Amino acid sequence: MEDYRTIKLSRRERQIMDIVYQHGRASVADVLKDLPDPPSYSTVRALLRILEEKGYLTHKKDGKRYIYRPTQPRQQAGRSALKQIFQTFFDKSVEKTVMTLISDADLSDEELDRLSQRIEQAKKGDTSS
Amino acid sequence: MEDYRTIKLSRRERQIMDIVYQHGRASVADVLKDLPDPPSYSTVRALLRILEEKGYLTHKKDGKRYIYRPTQPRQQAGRSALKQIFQTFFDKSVEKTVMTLISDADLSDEELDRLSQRIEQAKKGDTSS
DNA sequence: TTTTAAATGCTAAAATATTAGCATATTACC
DNA sequence: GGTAATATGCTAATATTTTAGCATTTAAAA
Repeated sequence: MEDYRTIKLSRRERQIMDIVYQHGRASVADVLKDLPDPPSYSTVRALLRILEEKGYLTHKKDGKRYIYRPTQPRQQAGRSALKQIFQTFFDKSVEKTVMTLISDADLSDEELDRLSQRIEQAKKGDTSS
Repeated sequence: MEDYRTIKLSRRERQIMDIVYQHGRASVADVLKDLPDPPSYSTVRALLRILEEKGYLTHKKDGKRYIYRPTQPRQQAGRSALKQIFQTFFDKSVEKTVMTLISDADLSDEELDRLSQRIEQAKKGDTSS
């Protein structure tokens, strides 16, 4: 599936999808609470319904209210989104992307160590896991 | 500056900004060529003009045509965009984000080595550069 | 210099997105 | 069961986005 963040969706739809992904699953109220320049409850419901019609979300009932979840798994959606960013801003360079991420995150030495170890383990010949 | 990809901009505007960032600078024709479901030349010009009015782009003349460039530096825009992705899909975990990036990129052992080394160098105590 | 090709300036129509309101249903509480 | 609170279903108005056309300018070519 292609990256919903860059193609198909309108501004509000995209904002809502991001919120649902961030939460994992979300009620109308959850979405409304996190939306910038929040519109009415009605509006949010309309958008959630549209996103469901378009196939990006599903809902189930929880008591009397709907809980929405993305149809595409988070990991998969994240992968597409990340790929898009890395192509657009980082010349498809993993190194540039990773270094930017690290420079913002202010990781501890321990975390950095752990990360570099995991990268070492990703090497093709590595069978130590 | 906040991330243009999630907030302010409409679908087409965002698509265009991405294209301009990918190219560094771009003419109307460049943008048109890369737009999905390409509209007319006229349409692209209108959108570029709007983006300039909103302050996201500037242009200069090159011969008789305009060349557009982002006002916000690429590095900075990329940083915001990346941060957004990493918050939305990866629980603000640098490790998760990096591992996803790596698993898609199919790097050589040499590239992985180099990457882990650069991460080591990012450690606080490191003065070896 | 004249002509031609290819660009921009400006405007407005058409399509889509965004919004909220009123009616109805469902659950919780007394 | 009756009532209140809180959901959803559906519809339509409004705002914004997206689109392209025609007039004009600019640079290149003949």
